[in-house]
Amino acid sequence: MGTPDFAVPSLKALIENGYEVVGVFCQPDRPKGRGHKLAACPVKEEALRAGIPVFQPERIKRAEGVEMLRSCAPDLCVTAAFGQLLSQEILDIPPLGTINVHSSLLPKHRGSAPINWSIMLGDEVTGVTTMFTDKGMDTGDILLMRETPIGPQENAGELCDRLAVMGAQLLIDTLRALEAGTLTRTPQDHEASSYEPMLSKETGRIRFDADAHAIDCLVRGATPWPGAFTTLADGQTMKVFAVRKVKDEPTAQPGGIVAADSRNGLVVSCADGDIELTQIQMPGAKRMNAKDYLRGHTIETGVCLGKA
RNA sequence: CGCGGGAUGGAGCAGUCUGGCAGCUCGUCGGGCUCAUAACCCGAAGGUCGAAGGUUCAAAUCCUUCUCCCGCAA
Repeated sequence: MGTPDFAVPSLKALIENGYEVVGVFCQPDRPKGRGHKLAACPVKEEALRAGIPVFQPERIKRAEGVEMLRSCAPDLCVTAAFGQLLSQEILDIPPLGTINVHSSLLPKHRGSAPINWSIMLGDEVTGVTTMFTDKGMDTGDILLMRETPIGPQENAGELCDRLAVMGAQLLIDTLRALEAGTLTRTPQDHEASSYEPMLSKETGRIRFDADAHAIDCLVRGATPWPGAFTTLADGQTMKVFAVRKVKDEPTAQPGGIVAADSRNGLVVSCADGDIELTQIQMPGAKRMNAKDYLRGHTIETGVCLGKA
């Protein structure tokens, strides 16, 4: 059970390591993209390629979904970013239980967007965890865990790609240990847990009264989705994909534009200095270096970002 | 048929409405100035105006079709 890109390496790993995948569950196709076309999620595409039956119940907890799962008669369920909570009734179906691949070091960063939040909150280390799923939100017993440092320039998309591969390997290790009878389960320290909500567009709004490091973390954690952004004086939304601190003392008010030309780039003040917004995107335009944008456009200096 | 923007020298854009010399800022190359420079001055190269068809004396510009890119919304 899984839906987005993160789950694809795990599915592939199961297939390549000889596990019999009797069925794949993912979210129903949603209208996507510019047309209004229904688009299959990455997991569905991979499953179809491999010739595995695909099930897309609107709510797996409902009778219809439960029946679908029963009909597969799985020995074990594996989940990775499925996108739906499982009921006890669902969890009771596979005799060996349900194993989840989660992209954080549990019990930190429970919830649906651990990769983004780990970067946005400034973590220097993250990782993947396998766990037995229970009824709570990422509260089940921990099986295996693997750490990895977060690169100082790494954004959420890049980290997601890495963790997806690590998670797939950890999943296989977990299954091998399960087969060998060497798998141990460790209850989570619920006192030490943290939970963050789903991401929304607003999550990516840049606050220039924060310090440069916090803004950098927000930008990297929100890239490529939901995207960090601010607003220009005329109300236009400007997405920001990368920033760089260029000065340790703020020149202007937080959000004040210090420079905006193709030589100096787009420089804005924040709480503890000036930062250059190096990679931006304007509505209707593509993502580009701020200096490139400024060759053909002007942004008024002196005004503040994020006030419109 | 969800709404909308776009494709023009290497980069970013104007020009399209109202058809009439291919422009701007920057970069590149050459020269000059300077103790020096990312500054300044002079000069040069570099374009099938996304593709195809149509209208016209004449199309980047008007009409038709197509391809690709992107914002919103989901």
